[in-house]
Amino acid sequence: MGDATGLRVPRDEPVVEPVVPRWSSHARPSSQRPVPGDKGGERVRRGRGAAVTFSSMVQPRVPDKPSLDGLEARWDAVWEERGTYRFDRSAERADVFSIDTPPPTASGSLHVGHVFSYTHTDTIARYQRMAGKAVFYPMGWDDNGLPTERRVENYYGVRCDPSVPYVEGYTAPEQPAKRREDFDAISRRNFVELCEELTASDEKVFEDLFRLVGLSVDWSMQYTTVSLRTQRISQRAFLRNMARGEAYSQEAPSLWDTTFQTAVAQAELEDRERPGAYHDLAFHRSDGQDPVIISTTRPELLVSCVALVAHPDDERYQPLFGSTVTTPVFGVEVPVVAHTLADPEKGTGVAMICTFGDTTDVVWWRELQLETRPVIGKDGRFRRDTPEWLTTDAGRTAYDRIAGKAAGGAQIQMVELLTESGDLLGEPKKITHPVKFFEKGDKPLEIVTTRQWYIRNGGRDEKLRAHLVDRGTELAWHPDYMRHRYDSWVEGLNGDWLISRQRFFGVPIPLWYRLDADGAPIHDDPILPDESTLPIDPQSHVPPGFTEEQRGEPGGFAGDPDIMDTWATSSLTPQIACGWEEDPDLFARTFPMDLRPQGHDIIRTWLFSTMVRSNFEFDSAPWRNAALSGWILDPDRKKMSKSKGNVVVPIDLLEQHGADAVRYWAGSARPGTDTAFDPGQMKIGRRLAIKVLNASKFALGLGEAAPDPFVEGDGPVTEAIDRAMLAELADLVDEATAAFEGFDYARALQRTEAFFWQFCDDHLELVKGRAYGDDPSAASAQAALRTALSTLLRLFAPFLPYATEEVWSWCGDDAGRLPGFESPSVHNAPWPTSAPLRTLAGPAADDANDVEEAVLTVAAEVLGRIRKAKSDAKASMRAEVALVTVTDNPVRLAALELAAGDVRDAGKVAELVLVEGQPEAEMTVEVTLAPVED
RNA sequence: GGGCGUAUGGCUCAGUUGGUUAGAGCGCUGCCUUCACACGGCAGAGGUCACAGGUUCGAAUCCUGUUACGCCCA
Repeated sequence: MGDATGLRVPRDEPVVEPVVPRWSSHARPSSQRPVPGDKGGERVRRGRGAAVTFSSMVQPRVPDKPSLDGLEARWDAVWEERGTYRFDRSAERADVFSIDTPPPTASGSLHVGHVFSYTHTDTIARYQRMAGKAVFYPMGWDDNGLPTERRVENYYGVRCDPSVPYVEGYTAPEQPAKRREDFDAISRRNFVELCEELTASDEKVFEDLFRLVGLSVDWSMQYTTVSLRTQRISQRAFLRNMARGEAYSQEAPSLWDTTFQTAVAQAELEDRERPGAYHDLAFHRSDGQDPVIISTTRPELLVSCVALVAHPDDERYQPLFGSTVTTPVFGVEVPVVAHTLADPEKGTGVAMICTFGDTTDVVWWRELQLETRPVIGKDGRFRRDTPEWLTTDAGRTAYDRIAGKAAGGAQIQMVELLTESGDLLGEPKKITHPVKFFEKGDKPLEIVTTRQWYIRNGGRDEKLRAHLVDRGTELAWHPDYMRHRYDSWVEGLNGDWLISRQRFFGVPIPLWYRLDADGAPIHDDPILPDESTLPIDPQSHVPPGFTEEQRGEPGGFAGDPDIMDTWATSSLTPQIACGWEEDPDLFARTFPMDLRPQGHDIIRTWLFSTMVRSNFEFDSAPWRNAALSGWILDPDRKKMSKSKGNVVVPIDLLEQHGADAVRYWAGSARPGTDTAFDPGQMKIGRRLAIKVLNASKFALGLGEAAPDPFVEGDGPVTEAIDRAMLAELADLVDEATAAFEGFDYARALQRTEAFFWQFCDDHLELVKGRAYGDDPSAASAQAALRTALSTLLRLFAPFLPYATEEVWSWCGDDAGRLPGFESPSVHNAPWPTSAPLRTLAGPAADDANDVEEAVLTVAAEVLGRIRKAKSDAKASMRAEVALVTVTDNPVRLAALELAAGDVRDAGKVAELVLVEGQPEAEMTVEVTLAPVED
């Protein structure tokens, strides 16, 4: 291929190789994966009474002063070296979780919104990996198309002019010119080379940032949307669409951006409020009766008027239907017609139809079979020659004044002409109204008749439209209400999908046309390349049976000059990522994909177009789940965008707060919800990550070595309060798991975090004194703490991958690891399950046992009262307490009694007295502080 | 114009099928330099759950309507 395409890509993405993770903690199928308590036959079994025998030879290595600083660089390197996130492509489809990662536009800059939404996906990926799935999580870069062209133009100060010859070793101007008109005009090939140069460096910057964020992407699987492999897939898919009649070309009015000189699709439109004015124009009736008055915001288009239209039920105009009127100034006779799209409330209720002023004109023109009188060309200017339908001298003279003008200039002239003729009634009435723009453009769109390629999307076919709506119901939407956006978009389509673009950097339309004797292309019967020769560039490659000399010659051939729109290729990301027709084995293991994560703003473009392609090619939806992320809003609740100047650069955030903290902020946002940018939330995340380090240091630093809680028979967790904590932990595990199964990462995080703080404030404080000892009650505390730690680290791992991995690394090395921390990486450790925890918790987990269930709650309550008493007395929490008297009902007193020692230790209480009170009465706690000795 | 979402202490948000006295963090106030943690801990103040009706023994939660904001579609 090489240079011949003119679209060289210096690097194709590496072929995906079967890599088995060096540290593979998951035996497949997943039902065989290790769980806490299931140690097989490898571990020594210990029976009753042996719990205090500290058997583990592995000592945790806990740093004196744990810190978050530098964790990112260290662990990113280790994960890469170990292949922690490598996809196990020996996994069967049922054991795979495949993610259709959004390829970010490589030509943009990454902002906090990227970090936000990609983190959401990453938490899901990490959960699924720990839950035993082989996670297929590639990364793509969208470097194809107009956004890249724009960035290259502005970055280097160049513009592409296909007529300019190629310059070997071209270097861009040192200082880009200020004005676009002064940009250096360079050949298509030089331009494409600059595109490749810049995207390559942009993509490296992106990768580094995403690595810093801690995305568990398999970085050995990257793709780009302009690589030769992607071009091959894109062209193949297009040819298949053609073969089945799903793609077709047509000479038709289409939306046209005059700045970029290209057609655009309905999905790329946006309405912008612009000032305008209603001009009332008088059309004269053939029978000499009163003129018909119409209101228009575009009087300059009068010359292209082909009819007047009113609503069929509008009694004012019913007598006129079927008659003709004459246009002012130009004197062209046009019919008055009826159509339901005419709005009786708008203006005078009758409108002029011009070919073409807007998309409604196109509908009227098509449905009423009106004449075509195009006047605006691709450059946005009125045609220079006098239109043939102008037959009066006055009309032809008048046209001379608008010929060659852009819309604005033409309007000024037209208003003068109308004023001169007396057909402009009154002063124009200023209004503000929505005008259609290309979302990336700066000037209003015009409608220009050109030959373009389309892919059917139901916009002109109700059956197909209904079918695609049905496809939407096959997806699980997260959150569910996002499905309405899909439905309303599909139901509102009014034309097929226009995919050809008159641009330079992208996937070429892989076709040639025969030229007739006059050298004009014959579009009805294009010449197709053989699939085996893809990708091709018809501008460079010669079709079968022709020679290069015949290019452009009468009787010869010409290549299709257009490229496909970016979406025409990015609608194939499942095909590209999974290796459609490139790697059938991989494809069978990964497609249809499990998850499409994306922003809710591109449901109408990316999600829908991907659905269309998959529907045609595979007769199925491309994924099972769609997860929609919200936007990042600035503190004023405005969408962050470059034009508003309120963008925050993510690298600064990551350096300031640390990756885990930024991830915590992202993970706190409910799926689909727009979220205010909030550094405060990152500070909380950082505090949480530090707390995880410190609490872990405590839990792991106790005694010589804690016993393995997961042994046959009665384990070492003997104390009721420890069992109660484990029972609550089991509930947490169930909740977090259910939340993740529903893609609600935020809920999983919130619950885990709430438990963790409670755990630190109450349970840790209550058992601290006991845990320092070396008797069976100490062993109970130590075993329970280790179990809780192992569980909590795994629950936090999707959100705080660095802090949790750091702690996990304290728990052993290649030579051996602590029980409960067997996997070398927390990120390959099995997701916790509640059953082993309930087994350890024993009767405390049984709701029928009120006393044991209440132990932790009651003990924490009493400890809280003691703290409050000390706080009220402005005393230290270490202050001695002479006497605590608790009055409560018998059940709660019994519970408290089970934790009496811990409560006394934690509160520095000399004497704890329990008094039975009324069964319905609330707990009272009297605290008498010991006298302070000087 | 049609649709979707949101509305809870100064701020950011939880509140799972209706069920005691509506929770958390930030901020604020006070106290504590404690042997996991001062990049900390403990405690405290602070809310007519947007508004108006309705269903119910009981409503932040369900129903109807209204308002405000945001978004999608036409």
